[in-house]
Amino acid sequence: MTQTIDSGQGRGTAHAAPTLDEVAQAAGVSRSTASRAINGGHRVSPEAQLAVDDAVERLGYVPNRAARSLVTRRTGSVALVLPEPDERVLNDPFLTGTLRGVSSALGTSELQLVLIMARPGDQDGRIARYLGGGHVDGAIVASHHREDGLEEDLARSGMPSVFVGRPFEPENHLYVDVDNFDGGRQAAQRLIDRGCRRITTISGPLDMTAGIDRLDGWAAALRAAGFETDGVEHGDFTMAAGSAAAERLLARVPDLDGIFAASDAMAAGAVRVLREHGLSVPDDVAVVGYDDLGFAVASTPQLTTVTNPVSVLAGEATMLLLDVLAGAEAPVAPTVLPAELVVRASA
Amino acid sequence: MTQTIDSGQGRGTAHAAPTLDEVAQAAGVSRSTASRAINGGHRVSPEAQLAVDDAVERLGYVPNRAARSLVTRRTGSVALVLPEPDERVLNDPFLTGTLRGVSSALGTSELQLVLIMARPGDQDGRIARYLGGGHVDGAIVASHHREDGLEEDLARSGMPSVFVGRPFEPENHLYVDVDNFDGGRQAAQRLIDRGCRRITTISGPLDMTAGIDRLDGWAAALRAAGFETDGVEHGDFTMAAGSAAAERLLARVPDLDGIFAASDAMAAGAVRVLREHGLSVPDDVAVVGYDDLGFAVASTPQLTTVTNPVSVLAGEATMLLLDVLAGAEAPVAPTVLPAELVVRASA
DNA sequence: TTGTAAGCGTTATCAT
DNA sequence: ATGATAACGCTTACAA
Repeated sequence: MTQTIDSGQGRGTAHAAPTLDEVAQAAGVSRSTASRAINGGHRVSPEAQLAVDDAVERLGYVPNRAARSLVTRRTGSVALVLPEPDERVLNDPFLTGTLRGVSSALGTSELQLVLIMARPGDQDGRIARYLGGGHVDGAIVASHHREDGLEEDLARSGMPSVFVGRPFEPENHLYVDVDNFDGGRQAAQRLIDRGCRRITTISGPLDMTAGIDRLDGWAAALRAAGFETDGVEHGDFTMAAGSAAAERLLARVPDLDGIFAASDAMAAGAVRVLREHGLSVPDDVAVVGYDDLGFAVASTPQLTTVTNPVSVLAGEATMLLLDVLAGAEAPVAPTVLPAELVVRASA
Repeated sequence: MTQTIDSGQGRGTAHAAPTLDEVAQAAGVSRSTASRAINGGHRVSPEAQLAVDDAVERLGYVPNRAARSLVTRRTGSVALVLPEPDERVLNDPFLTGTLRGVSSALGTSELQLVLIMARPGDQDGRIARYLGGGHVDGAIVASHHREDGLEEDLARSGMPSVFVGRPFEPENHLYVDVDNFDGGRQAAQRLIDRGCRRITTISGPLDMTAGIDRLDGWAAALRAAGFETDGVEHGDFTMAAGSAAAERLLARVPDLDGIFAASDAMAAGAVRVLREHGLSVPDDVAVVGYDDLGFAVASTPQLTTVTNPVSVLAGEATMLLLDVLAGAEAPVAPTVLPAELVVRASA
């Protein structure tokens, strides 16, 4: 016996948790009455209620979730699903913003948050299987990619769920989103208004609706102004991708004077490359980013960008899920927050 | 009926989940045999095993977790507890690093991660009550502060748990840590070796052992070299706090030529103030930070700092918890990772 | 308003 | 190796 610390694994001093029966006995009522008193207290006399409350307090009773769940068929928890395996798309501020949004929207609801992230050596369908297993009452999906299969899995399982960001089959799912199309449009318009004549873009991944929408918005603004829309290179939202895309852009479109990058990280990467080429920002080339999650003000020059209110979005999604779980009818139209351009130094 | 989208809330098309009884029937065996076959398959004939496996596959059977949990007294999930309510201490890279560490260490273990963050309008003891309620098999605690009461709660509940970072009563708890004392010592030594003669520090919160240890290490190095250790101001790890502390330091110790800040964010805040005072870094004042979680390389000049391997630490903590849950004996001594100074431009 | 009793879907015990 | 059978702790008709 070399064990030096009792971290509880022996459940040594922990008393057996009191059961509802014991509470009922201590309160001098039947188990059913105790149960009713504990769950909202409908059809229970004031004196019985009091006796039960008292017994609960004295015994330190906490309902056994498994037992309750077994009969109610409710688990008391919701999942936050993050299917993105690596750190490319799912960066720090995005993750924390989402987490804080969900967590604070959960508020006092007693619901617990179980986090389902894709894991390194993930066998295919682990997430689907978990979701299908009835371990949670509902799910919030963020950072969704077309090929992660979540839309199909969720639709099939019939589990209540809300997407943060429009899914690819919007008719089949509840979701909240921000107007990424208009965000891309505003970004491009800013460059146009600034006097740029050869405007390019570094788009996000096209297996995410946000990436597609921002690109489409950019293209729409350019077309409306009579500009070419062929200056497009793709990236995965990271700074490295932004640098690489900027190099390709410079090679293909030497006379470019404006870049809309679909993330601030990519914008920062592009700025670095522009400088290495002796180009000044914003004088030679104006740059607009996207997100405003911390990166935009940290870089030099500070980035003109479009806000991406991930935390608010995650909070809205959570509240919607809560409504649905509470039996509310699904809304007729999804919530779509407006895009907001914030002008700083880079454009 | 204005409902337009079936997000599953009616559980419309979802078939009732098949039970163990149905699987047994389909396989032509008893429920007990089916159960054994499913759980590892000891004392089960090859043909029975095959028949059960087949039935499981055909019916798409997934064990009901609540029922299983009720009898095994295991929930199949562990909690990650983050008692820090606001964004001061628990910054983005810290949170994501911890999350990734835990998540990847959970690996293929089938254990689910339930995230317990302090919430805005938290009634006191919500976390303790949850932990005491037997909703999880074990807990990992990160970002622990002295007054959050977690040490007492966890000790009382007897729930297996591991702290990321040494708790205040180390004898009572399992934990993993990095050598913050030596980290502070190395930081100070770097300043001494560089030729600084009046070395100060911006310490972290003293209600966290990490803050205390870094300060103590700094002081020890200074004393060993025969320097004064009175140049101390406190901060809460944020950039704003670093700036404020630097101002106070400058006022109190006008001839300072070295600053050790207990976080990179505070170091960056200090650098900004130093520059505003016309002081150059590192020529007039050398600065060493702490963390190296992204901030250090992003600032100008890049920060000499001490690595804080939060992700590794969280992973180690998780593996230790897994061991304990699997019945392993607690280790005799805690894991303490070595501190590592990384030299860049600021000192 | 209260109590009795019947499950909820598993695992564990114990004969066989 | 297998199969009855008894828990596990709770909610919920239904009866009183």
